[in-house]
Amino acid sequence: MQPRVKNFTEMLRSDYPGQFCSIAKSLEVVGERWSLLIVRDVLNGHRRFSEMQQSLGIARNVLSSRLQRLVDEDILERRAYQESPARYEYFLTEKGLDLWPALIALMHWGDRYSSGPEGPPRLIVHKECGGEISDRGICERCGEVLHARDARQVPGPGWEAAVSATLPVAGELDR
Amino acid sequence: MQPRVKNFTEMLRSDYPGQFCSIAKSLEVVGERWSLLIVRDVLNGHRRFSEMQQSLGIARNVLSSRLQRLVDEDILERRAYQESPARYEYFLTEKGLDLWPALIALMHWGDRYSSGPEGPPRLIVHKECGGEISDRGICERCGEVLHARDARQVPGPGWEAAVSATLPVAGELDR
DNA sequence: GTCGCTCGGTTTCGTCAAGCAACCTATTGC
DNA sequence: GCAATAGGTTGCTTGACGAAACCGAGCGAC
Repeated sequence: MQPRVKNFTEMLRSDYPGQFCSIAKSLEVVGERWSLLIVRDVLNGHRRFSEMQQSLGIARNVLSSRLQRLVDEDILERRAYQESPARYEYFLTEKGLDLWPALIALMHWGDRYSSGPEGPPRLIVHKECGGEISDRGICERCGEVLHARDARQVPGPGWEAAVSATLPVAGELDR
Repeated sequence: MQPRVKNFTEMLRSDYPGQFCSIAKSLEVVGERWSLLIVRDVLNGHRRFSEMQQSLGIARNVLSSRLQRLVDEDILERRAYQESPARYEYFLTEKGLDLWPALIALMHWGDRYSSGPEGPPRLIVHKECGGEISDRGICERCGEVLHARDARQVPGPGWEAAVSATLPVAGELDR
């Protein structure tokens, strides 16, 4: 008597059945392991499969399936930058860029509670005026409410405490 | 020839080894499935094990281990509200309350991209002036930058489209 | 007093997805 | 011909998730 459940198709997936809350809806899409880090990586200018794989240390099959999912959900867009052999780059859509405030909030939370005595490893600054950005994505110098394209990442005071790895210094967002 | 990895203690867990980014740090703590929804539930006034279990539809063992983890991480605090038999309630610590901006950002993202034609199922309003709250956690009426305690949840226009379940109408945050 | 119920879990067991490694295809460089 | 690179896919192992059963202290009804 094994069949305890009838429809496996809708069980045990990444969804949160019965939740009619937009947080749950969001997490169904970007709440899987690695998903938000992939979005962050693309924001930081990592656009290619192997770049992300190296930067994240994620298994290739998992990266592949996450990218597929993010493209299906219209968070990333896959574009060929050459043919034969086909090679691709991934870009954030508007929907993907709109995740920026959530990422900023999570980053500040991590900065506050998990970064070492040296301070945060990375800072986000306003491209225009160079001011630092608050947990709400607001420029602390000029007060503007910013969006993904208005910001740029720079190494923070805690940067030296890590590194050795492969990450570029300051990823610009081109799209 | 099984031992492909040496130290399982630090492999395959909920961490993201090699990432020196505060987003990764945050996700190590609250990125597990259900964790953020539990925090949201406590924010909404669900404080007891069985309340959360019913509201979330989560397996009891998983809820148990998540609560344990969140208490260990100092995001929740467990307090006995009676002895023999010991019964507990969970409250958010300051660290837990500080997750509010991230939750608000995720909620707005879900509202924008996943809610039905009726509109979002829930709204967050400023307790003092009743104004709606933006994706940055700023009151759209009075312009104040808010924190968890300043806000209150009310049913939104898309509320009717769901329900039937057990959730209370508007959870106040007491702590 | 014992039957059943509630609360807050823990235990058991089965399934599924994450992780690793090997393989594949097509092209370029030497 | 041989190796390297890019972007995956396939196969296998292991650990996390989910459902249901169990537990144990108290309480109310009979």
